Parts: sequence; structure tokens; C-alpha cells
Amino acid sequence: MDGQDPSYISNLPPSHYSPMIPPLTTDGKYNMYDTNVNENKPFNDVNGMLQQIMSIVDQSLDEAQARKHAFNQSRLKPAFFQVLCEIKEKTAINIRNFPEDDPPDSQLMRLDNMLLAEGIAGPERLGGSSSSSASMNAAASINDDSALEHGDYRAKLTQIRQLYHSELEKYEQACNDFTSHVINLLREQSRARPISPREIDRMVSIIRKKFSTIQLQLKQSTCEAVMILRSRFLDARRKRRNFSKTATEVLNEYFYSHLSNPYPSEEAKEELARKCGISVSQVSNWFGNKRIRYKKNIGKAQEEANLYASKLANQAAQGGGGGMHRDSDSPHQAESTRKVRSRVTK
DNA sequence: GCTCATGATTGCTA
DNA sequence: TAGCAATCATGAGC
Repeated sequence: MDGQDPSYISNLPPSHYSPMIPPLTTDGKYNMYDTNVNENKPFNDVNGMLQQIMSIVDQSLDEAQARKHAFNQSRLKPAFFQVLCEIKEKTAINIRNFPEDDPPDSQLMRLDNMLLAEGIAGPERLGGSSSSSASMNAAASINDDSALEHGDYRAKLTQIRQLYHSELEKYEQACNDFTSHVINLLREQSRARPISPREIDRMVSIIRKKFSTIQLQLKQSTCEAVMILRSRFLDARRKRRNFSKTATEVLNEYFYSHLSNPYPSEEAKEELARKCGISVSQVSNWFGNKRIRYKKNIGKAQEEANLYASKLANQAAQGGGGGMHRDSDSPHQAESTRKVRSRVTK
């Protein structure tokens, strides 16, 4: 929609324009050379103003500037432009209308939440993210190698965070620059064209939407980078580490001292996890593997069982004790004992 | 490089 | 949902 195309006016009911608009020529254009139109006619009626504007493209730059200046001085100009703005609102401009109060994009919200959770977005936290830190701490508590990797992980996460913020800043700067440029341009143009403040707002909104699409892509690629980093550092299969000797001993001691019921309760698992510096799920994995491998190789396991039995006997003789509860401490365990015995003899 | 040990994962069952 | 069984992937010893 520009000021040189009068088509939107011709679509209006005659009451809107007939007294003002010059007669149309046979090819559908306005007769710029109508004898009633004086080229130097001052901007003192709407018909004349329209004619002056329509013919402005045929003039030299100086002439056009002079006419534009005179036009801006006209007392009718504000009302005239207001009418034209209303016409634009009611006609062609509606095609470009879009809902101004879009619901928040769910994908964007998911990405924002993830970036927050990973410590990429939001205020910087010591040690990076809380969730990833927790999982990394569990992994890193076993040995120094893991601790080093933890540091490496955090360094890489910080790198991603810095890159994300620097890119985000660039996008925001570019968006603001471009928006203010367009606003200035439209305001300048509004001196000679019917551009309402609402139309400017709409244009700003369009620009912001375009830039937010770019931001979305940035957030997506940042999330991907974090995912790749996490899978590289946290993929347990690739980074499998044997538990420390102490941890294995603690677990074996519990296993063989509860051989008839090698099913630690949640509390026992937590205690074992704390003692061994591993997670509860690792304790569960260990007992799962241990039970199945014990069952498969009961001969060899028996030797190991004897070893731990004598060790426990020594501890008992010295008045020590492992601190963990023994077999048949509870009715629940007695029931479990029956269960495991029937399973092992399957 | 091969073999065995071992921690983790997956699919299934009760 | 916990546990079993099979399997994968990696570590460690030789």
C-alpha cells in the first residue's frame, strides 16, 4: 500500500469520495490534467490535496520537496490523513493483520525452561547447572579422573553459555537497531503518507516476531549443543568406571552378609550409596548384577562368600560390626528371603 | 589384541 | 514398579 496507488479509494462507496476525487479517465486512472485542477492550487481542499499528492511523482525533487512542505503546513492535512488511515485500516491493510496477542509459543517455553535448567539462561550459577551438577557430582565422587572431567564439562558448559549470551546480545542489538530505523523511516514517511501510529506498531511487532524466530533457532542450537555435551560426558556406558575397591568391598560385605535376602531396602540402598559415594540407582544396578551373577556362578561365588563370611566373623570377634543391618532383621526381610530362595532354585 | 570382569541399559514379567 | 535376564560397552590384566 503506497500513496501512489488509488485503487483502495475506488473501492469505497461513492459517499466517501465523490465530491473530492477527480473524474476517472477511460483507463481507470485519475485525470491529473483535469481543467479544474490547478497545479499551484494551495492545499485548501481535499480534492486539491489529493491531486497534488498524485502528481508528486512527475515532478522534480525540488518541486516535490516544496510541495511536500506546503502540504505539511496545510491545516487540513491531519484530518485528511486520518481519513486515509481509516480507509487503509478498513481495506488492504487488514490482509496483513495477524493476532496481536499470540499465546506464548510452547516450543519457545520448553527451550527457555531447558536453558534455565541447564544454567545457560538466567543468572549465572557457580558450577553451572544444578541438575547437571548433581549428576556430575555423583559421577565425580568416585575418583579424581571423574572430577577432572567434571571440571572440563563445566568449562565447556560455560563456553556454550558465553556464546549463547553473546549471540543473543547481537540479535537484540540488531533487532533494536532495525526497529528504530524502521520507526524513524515510517515516521518520516508519515509526513507525506497516511501512516498511522498503529500501523507503525504493527510493523514493529512484525519485526520483533521475525527476530524472535531467529532467537528460537539460536535457543534450539544451544540446547542441542548442551545435549551433545551431556551425552558425551554423562553417557555411562561410554564413561563406565569401576567402583573403587572400598565401594566394592562395602557392597560385597552387605551382599554376603545378607545372602539369604540380598535385597536392600530403600534406606539400606541410600546408606550404601552414601558409604560408597555412588548413586542409589547404581546400588540397585550393582545388586541386580550381583544377584544374577551369583546365581549363574554359585561355585565361584561361594568362595567369595566364605571370604566375606570369615572377614565378618573377624570383625564380630573384634567387637566391630559393619553398621549395616543383618539378615532376618525384619519380617519383611524374612518374607523376601523365602522369595529369593525360591527364585535362586528356579 | 584377546579375554574376562563389571557397570549400565533394555525388554519383559509378576 | 522392582527385579530378572540378556546384552552392550568399557576397563583391566595378560
